[in-house]
Order: sequence, then C-alpha cells, then structure tokens
Amino acid sequence: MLPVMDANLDLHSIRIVRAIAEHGTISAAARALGYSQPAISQHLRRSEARLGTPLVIRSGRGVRLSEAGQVVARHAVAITSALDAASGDLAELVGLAAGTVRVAAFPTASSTLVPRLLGSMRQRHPGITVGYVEAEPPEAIAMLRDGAVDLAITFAYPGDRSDPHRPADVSLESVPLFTEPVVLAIPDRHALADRHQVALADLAEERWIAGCPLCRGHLLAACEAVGVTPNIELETDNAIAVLTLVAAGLGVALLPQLALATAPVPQGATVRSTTPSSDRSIQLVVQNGSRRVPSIAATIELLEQVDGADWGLARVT
Amino acid sequence: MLPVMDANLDLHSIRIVRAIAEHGTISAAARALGYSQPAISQHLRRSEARLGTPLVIRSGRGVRLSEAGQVVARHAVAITSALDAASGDLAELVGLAAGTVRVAAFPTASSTLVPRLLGSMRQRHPGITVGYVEAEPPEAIAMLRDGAVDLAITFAYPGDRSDPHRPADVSLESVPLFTEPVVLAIPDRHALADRHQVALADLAEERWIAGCPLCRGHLLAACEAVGVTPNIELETDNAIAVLTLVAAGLGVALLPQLALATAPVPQGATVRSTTPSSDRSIQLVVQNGSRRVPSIAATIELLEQVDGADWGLARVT
DNA sequence: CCGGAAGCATAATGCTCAGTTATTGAAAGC
DNA sequence: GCTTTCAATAACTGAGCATTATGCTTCCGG
Repeated sequence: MLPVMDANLDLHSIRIVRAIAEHGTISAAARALGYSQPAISQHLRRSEARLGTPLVIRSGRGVRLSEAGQVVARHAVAITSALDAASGDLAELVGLAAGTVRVAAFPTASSTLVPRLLGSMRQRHPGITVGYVEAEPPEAIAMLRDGAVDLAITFAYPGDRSDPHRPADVSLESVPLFTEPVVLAIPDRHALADRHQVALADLAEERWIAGCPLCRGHLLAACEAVGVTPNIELETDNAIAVLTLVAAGLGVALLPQLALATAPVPQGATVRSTTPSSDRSIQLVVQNGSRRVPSIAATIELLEQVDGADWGLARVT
Repeated sequence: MLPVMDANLDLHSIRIVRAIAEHGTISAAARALGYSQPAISQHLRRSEARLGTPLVIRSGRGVRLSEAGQVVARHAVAITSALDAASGDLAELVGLAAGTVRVAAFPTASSTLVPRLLGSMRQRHPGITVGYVEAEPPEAIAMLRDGAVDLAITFAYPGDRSDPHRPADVSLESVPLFTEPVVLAIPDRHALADRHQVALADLAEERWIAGCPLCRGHLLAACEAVGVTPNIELETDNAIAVLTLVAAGLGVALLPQLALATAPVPQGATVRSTTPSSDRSIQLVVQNGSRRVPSIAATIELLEQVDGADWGLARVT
C-alpha cells in the first residue's frame, strides 16, 4: 500500500469528474467548464497523482470513468447541490432578497424617521427584516459596539462631548443626515411670545422644563453661552407633556423641531426660534466596514434619502 | 446593487468559516487548520471581496461571524460531510478496502489459475469483489479493450500472429506469467508410446484430435515446421473428452500440460513430450495504466505470485 | 486502404494566487 | 499603566494552473 491518501478532493476535481461523466469526453467537459482541453487533462493528471488512483480510463479516442471516478461522480451531485444551496442563500443575502438589519434610534425618531425607514425598506427590499429598538444615543452607541444592533440613529448638539460623531471612536463610522433647529416652546400669552425670535438671555428668570440628560445638557450649555443659568423646575422626556405644561403657563422649554412633527402644539403654547439659534444634528452610526454588508448598505442608502424637510427641517448639504 | 455575484464559494473559505465558527478567533482557526494567521486573514479578505459581503465582523480583539458567515457555517457541515463521505469511499478504494476487478481467462484457467486467484484475493483483500468470465484469448482481449473486463489471462503460442503480447497493441500491457509445455497424448498401446520423446514427424499418418482454432492453429504450425500435414478427424475443446478419445485409441492430440492438471489421464492413454518441443506462454493482459488502479494492481501482484510449478509447470524467469 | 477529423497527452511558458515571515496597531486583562 | 493576544498589513516566494503549440492515436468515410 504505497500511496498515502492525504491530500483530499478539491472542488475543481469534483466538477471536472462530474463534467466528464456528463459529457463523455475531456474536451467536451473542458468546453462545458470554460477551460482549454489541456487544462482539464493536466488537472486530472495531478488529481490522480494526489489520490493515488486514476479517475478516468483512457479508452480509445475518449475516456470513461474508472471505478474511483464513478465514486466521485456519484458524490459530486450531493456535494455540488449542497454547495449550490449555500451559494443560493448567500446570493439572496447579497442580492438583498434576504437579510436582517437591526436598528436603534432615539425616541423622537421612533415616530418620525423610523416608521418611514421601515416602510421604505418593506417596499424596496421586502426580503430584508428590519429590527428596531428605541434607545437614547449613548445606549444606542453601546449596543452598536456590542453588536446588538447594526445601525444606530443618534443626535448630537454642537460641542457635545459625548457626540458619537467624534473622531476618537475609530471603530465606528457616522454619517450626518440632517440638522434640525432647536426651538423655544413658550406660552402664547407670555410677554415675549409676540417676538419672532426670542433671546435666551431674556429668559434668565423663567422656569424651565427639561428632559433627558442630553437635552438638559444642551440647555445648560446654551444658557451658559449667554451668561445665564436656567432654573429647571420640571423634568420630563415626553414632548407632548412638555408642550402641555408650556400651554398651561408652567414654564418654557427648548425642543428639537422634530419632536413637534408628531406632537401638535396645543392651544396656549407657541413656538419661537431663539437667539442665538441652535441646531442639533441627526446622524446614523454604523460599525466601520458595515457598509459592505449589502443589507446595511441598503438601509443606509434609504436613510440618506430621508429628507429632513419632510418634517419642516433643513437638509444638511 | 453593484456586486456581481459570480465567483462562488470555494472549499477553503467554507472550511475557514467553519473553523472560525468553532474556535471563535482567526488565530485559533488558523492553528486548527494548520496555517499561519495572516493566511486565514488574507483569504477571508479575498473571499469577502469576491462574495461582495463580509463573512466575519471584526469585533474588538476577536471576530464573530456576520450573517453571511453564519449562512456559510450552517451549510458548511452538510458540505464537508458530503465531501468526507466521498473521500471516505475513495480512501476505501485506494486502500483496497473496496473495489471491483473483472477478470477474463481461458477455459483451462477456470479450474486452475482462477480459483487460486479468487481464493488469494478473498483472503488478502476481502473488500475487493472479483468478477470472472471465461473467454478464449481473442474474446478476452476484445472484452479488455471494450472495458468489459479489467484483466485478461491469456495464452499464446510462439509465433502466434494473434498473440496479444505483440507490441503492436500499444494500449494494452501484458505480463508473462509462466510457460507450460505442450505435450502429446497418445494411446499407451501405440507403437511410439514407449519412447520418452516422440517426434512430430513420425506422427504424419496419425488421426488427430484438435480443439479450438487457436490450438488447432498451433498444431498446424508445429507440423508444418517439420514438413507434415496433420489429419484432423475429431474436434473438441474438452480436454477430458480428448483424453478419453485418445484412451479409446481413436487418435492422438497435443494438449497443454495445464489441461492435465484437472483432467486425469485415463487408462489407455499416456503423455509424452514431443520433438521439437513446444511451449505455450500464459500471460496476463491489462489496459495500459491499469496498474495504477489499486485493486487491479493488487490482483496483478497476486497473479505474479502464482507459480506454474503448482501444476507441474516451469516458471518463467 | 488511406486521408481527415476528433480527442488526449506533452512541452514550454507566463502569471496569478496563496502561502510564508516580520511588523504594526488595537483591545482586553492584570 | 503594562503585558498579552489578536487581527491587519507589507513584502517576498513558490507552486499551481492556465495558456498556446504540437504530436500521437483512433475512428470514420471516400
């Protein structure tokens, strides 16, 4: 027993044997596989040397499969079909006929950006499953890093130190989508309510309503910039609640305009821009290289098409 | 949708993905597969470029499978097991644990060489199936060329024009096994029966018993060589019948000694060598390159060990 | 019986690909 | 903070695989 059977079958040999079994000759197999005839001839030779047994028997002008060749040909169907199944599934994924994208976004987006995104995805890529979880930017970023989600939609205020857009985080990549103004919600019977723009500095004595730490942080920073310290008496994340409180004359608040898209300004409250004006930026964040995943790329593509103007916002150019 | 999914999965990628799925890191997978770490890293990179989608997601210090990688890993088991099955069957064949050899041999061999061969094969290579069909040399050669059999055991007389041993037939390869003398069967009360050797020339007037065309051809050639023409009155292939006829005093015959190994010389007949003496050679014939088929090689090996002396014959050296 | 066509093998050549070692840069644990 | 581990990159090397060109055998038809 001289030959040590170590080097195993390779796909190419299997395909070649299969083709020979089907076409009867090496030349025909070569044509069918898109190779020149010597290529197949040589490869067979090498394979046979590796295996220690002939795969084909030269028979006159043509060849026929040896017993070993017949064994390979018999298995070839199973192997190639298993492989084709894998290729098919993979092609579905690549061709966006299948796949999963998990998205995290901040609460306000849940009723604005996200429904629109999910609708577009359903329409354009019905095979792709989109998962969604609501999370404030810091948690969304954490989930992204953990791999719990594939894509995060976050916001950030200028100068925000926890801005996920910051370059320090090399493993993440962020794309700005648009910016939206931060506006002042004020009771309409307030003395300053008839102005077009209200200066923050004039609001030093007001009672403030503020929500999440991030938003409150922005309020503090904006006020500090004009040398005042806001008096925060009421705390809630809920935009509707904030507006209702404002309408009741219980205070003023800064709200991102996006929040107004689904929370109608109630009787007794009105909205004004501020001086200095401030914007917050909406962005999507993915892991570095995720754009190469087709389903994620498709999601990003659709997100980039989402226009902030749909909610009366300015698109970032 | 830019990426054209054409270049398909290769075995290596599948193995790599499988190994990564099992071991968790690229380095561990590389160790398990016996490669260096950059080899796997690079191969993954190439595969991903080919497929148009990442297979793994770099996650901190390690990696984890992407969705596409999970798809591949899921199929990997089926594919590799199908491949292992094929390899296993092939290994059996190569390792002589399986296989089929079809043998053709002339009638006299059926009761001498062939039973011994079959017994040896059964003993030494129980997994190999040996098929047998009886055929005179010309038909045996034809079957060999047609692929109906893998190995032919034939005989030939010196100078025989249909000798399959002749070099003209380049697609066949023959191995001489041994030679056996052709002897004269003569009634023991015949006038020449008391001689040790009988000259063919002295038998010009005898009635001859002859069998198959090949044997008869030899008889004619041998007689012609000494200037006589045999008078063939009785024809039969059957050695026992020939001997019985000789014992009955109905004629003389030339018989290969192998025929006597299983046909006892009856009362009334005896056996003498002739002048000039003649031998016939026993040989095995296979298709060129068949020796590379393990099961055929094993058969040849055993056949070469068969000693003509087992039947009182001289071994060819 | 004898060209011609078809098929396989061989030779010579070129190039791509896949492996190696060496090195760097991050990330995780003590 | 330092060390260890892992992955990526760079540069090099060699083997494998393809190509074209050519010769030999076999089969078929005039």
